[in-house]
Amino acid sequence: MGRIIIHVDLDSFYASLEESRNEKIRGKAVVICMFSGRSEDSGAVSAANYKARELGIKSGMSIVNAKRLAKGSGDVIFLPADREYYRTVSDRIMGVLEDEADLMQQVSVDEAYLDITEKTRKSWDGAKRIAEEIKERIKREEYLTCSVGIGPNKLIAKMASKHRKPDGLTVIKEEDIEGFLGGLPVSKLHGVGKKTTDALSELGVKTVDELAKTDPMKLEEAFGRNKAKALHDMALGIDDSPVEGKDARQISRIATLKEDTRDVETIFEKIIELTDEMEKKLKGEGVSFRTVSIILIDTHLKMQTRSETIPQTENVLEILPVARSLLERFLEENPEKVLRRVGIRVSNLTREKEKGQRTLFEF
DNA sequence: CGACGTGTAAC
DNA sequence: CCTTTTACACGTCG
Repeated sequence: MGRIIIHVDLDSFYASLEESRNEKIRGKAVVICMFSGRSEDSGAVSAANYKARELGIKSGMSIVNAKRLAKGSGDVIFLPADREYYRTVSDRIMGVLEDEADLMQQVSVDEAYLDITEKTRKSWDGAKRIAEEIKERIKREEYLTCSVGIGPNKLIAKMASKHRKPDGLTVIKEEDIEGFLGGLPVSKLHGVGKKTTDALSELGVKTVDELAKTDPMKLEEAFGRNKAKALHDMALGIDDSPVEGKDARQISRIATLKEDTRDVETIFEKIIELTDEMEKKLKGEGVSFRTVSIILIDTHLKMQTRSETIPQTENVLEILPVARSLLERFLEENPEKVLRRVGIRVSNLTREKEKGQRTLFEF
């Protein structure tokens, strides 16, 4: 009991990496794009650096929209996302973080939690020194800045890292929690998005301290037992979840079709491509699977899934026939639907071998 | 309870 | 005219 947890968040990671690898665009507004390829600028913004955010450009918006905002603002650099490269650098940085921690949990390509309770012997000054060292190493080795939060659990560490950025360092000790969370709007809580914010608003709850004081029964009626508990705990800054490596639960690939269609062959071709890609990751992870799903997004952007569970296997060749029959069935059952995007997913995963390790047999 | 499909959320 | 990937909770059905 009584942990010290660090959350590290790489600042506008994709955009910063492009600046770091190309001095020509350094200091300019940079927008990283996911081009869908259906027309010149179709697609969405994947990341924007702070210079670009000043123009109102944010991740998630359409590229067309972002270009409109950029118009007349001089040099704004639009680049396609090079995710393989970002992953490579991320892996190096995660190695550094692993080296600085007792336990490390990577949560995404640009984020990780570190448990440093043991190595600091619960010293908050020691924790701050480690955080500063991490920031220096990432700056020296990769020319990148990050925002760091230190707290007694993952929830507080995460919210602390968000508190000041870019290049921030925020320490929230146990006794600071109430003051830190107090007047924040509930939407700032990790896991509280638009729907939950609106539902809480209906109950007259706008801030975290109001949420903390809300009758648990009232929350249960609105959200069900589990989510109500999670919300109430969060409002009090309570989070006992450990920093731990998590095994993958599912692996998926999705893509936008060149044109809207309901032609089986066209759609299935795309599914073959995606399955091919997924195969690499699947083999890299050394997992077997039991469930195969197809993901279908129609012209109105409504997403549906169809899945089938088969006897456990690591043979990727078993994916396609299942996907094909699911797809054919879906099109028969939905004769009016036209598809815009499709995807493939395997889940119910079981780890077959230690990642990156050879089995005894191979020696 | 296991399988399946949807909704919410975060990056 | 709107990307990608993952996680998890919940409702429903047999």
